[in-house]
Amino acid sequence: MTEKKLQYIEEAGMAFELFGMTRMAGRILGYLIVSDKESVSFNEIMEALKASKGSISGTTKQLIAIGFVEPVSLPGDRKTYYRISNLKVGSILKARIQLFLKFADVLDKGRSLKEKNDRVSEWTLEVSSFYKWFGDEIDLVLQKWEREKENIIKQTTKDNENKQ
Amino acid sequence: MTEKKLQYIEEAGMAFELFGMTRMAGRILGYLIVSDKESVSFNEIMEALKASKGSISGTTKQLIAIGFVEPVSLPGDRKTYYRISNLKVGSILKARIQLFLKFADVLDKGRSLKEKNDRVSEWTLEVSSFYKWFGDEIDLVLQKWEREKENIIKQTTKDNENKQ
DNA sequence: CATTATGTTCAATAATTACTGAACTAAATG
DNA sequence: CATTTAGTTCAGTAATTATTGAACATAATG
Repeated sequence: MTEKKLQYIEEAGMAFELFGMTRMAGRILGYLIVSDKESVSFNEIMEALKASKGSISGTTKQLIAIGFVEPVSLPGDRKTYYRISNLKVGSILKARIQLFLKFADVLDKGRSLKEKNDRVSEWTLEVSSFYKWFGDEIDLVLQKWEREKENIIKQTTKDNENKQ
Repeated sequence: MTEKKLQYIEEAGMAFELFGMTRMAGRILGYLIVSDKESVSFNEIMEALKASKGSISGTTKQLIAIGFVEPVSLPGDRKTYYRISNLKVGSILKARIQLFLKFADVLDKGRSLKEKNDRVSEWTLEVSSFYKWFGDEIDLVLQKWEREKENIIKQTTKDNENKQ
């Protein structure tokens, strides 16, 4: 593990905190991303991150639950290995959109409790309608992505090459 | 303030915590939503929520900073009043998308630190390309919303009426 | 079946974050 | 210019959340 990678792992920890994940979860993801192994063992993670067994155990379980990481079992080896899972782009996004639908519900409930129909009612109605509509619209966007992604990724790769 | 509204305010507090906001911020928003006044004073908020001056002061400032609330000044009155601002639906969404772009950057940086070009590199490339693409695509979605919202909101209103 | 390896669980502690309350500033009022 | 009103600031505390570490469970190995 190079110094740069260790530093990256900490950065990833901080960045994932912005997503409401724990720092440790971000560190593990960061480690799995920069590791050049197919999959890594519980112990490798522990040692690389200098964290406790309990912490690694709990956090890998969380990451598996939300689908970012998957456990890998190898024949003739009793250890469990872990790797980044091929989570579909859409599913990360859609999980977040659930929050917006919850937000819309809160706005609707608030509106229903008002005696008056006022500026705020109109606002909550518009915002809530939008997020509900958006929840469906996103499927169209994801379909478009599926159709176009090949070209877009090719272009991104080229852009990256030019940057260097 | 009815019992139902007070209960709603607490619910709103919990719900907004899911968005990474504080419970108090959610409570204030909840209160502003169900209040049938045009705008409410610092003191009314304090009393309604039974919270300290310090807490209301700090939290209203936060809510103003992120654009959910706006202060209102009335002639011949030295108090500041507060109300829900007419925040555009798109701007709430776009603020969230900034987080995804940050996420994409972390994935890109991770990929650049790898020695190998492997399954994980491909995944980080795809996910990161998607979020960057999505950041632009969202503008098209918002344009579509602007064109269609009038009809959609009308429909939502009808749906709500039928529910009752 | 004793020993070792691989994790899990959970109580205790550390770290972080939210909230209070009291002292303070600034502006308006008499 | 003393007093009142409105709100800010910030140190201390409360509450929450993350992490450790040790005891435990389970399964494989000799």
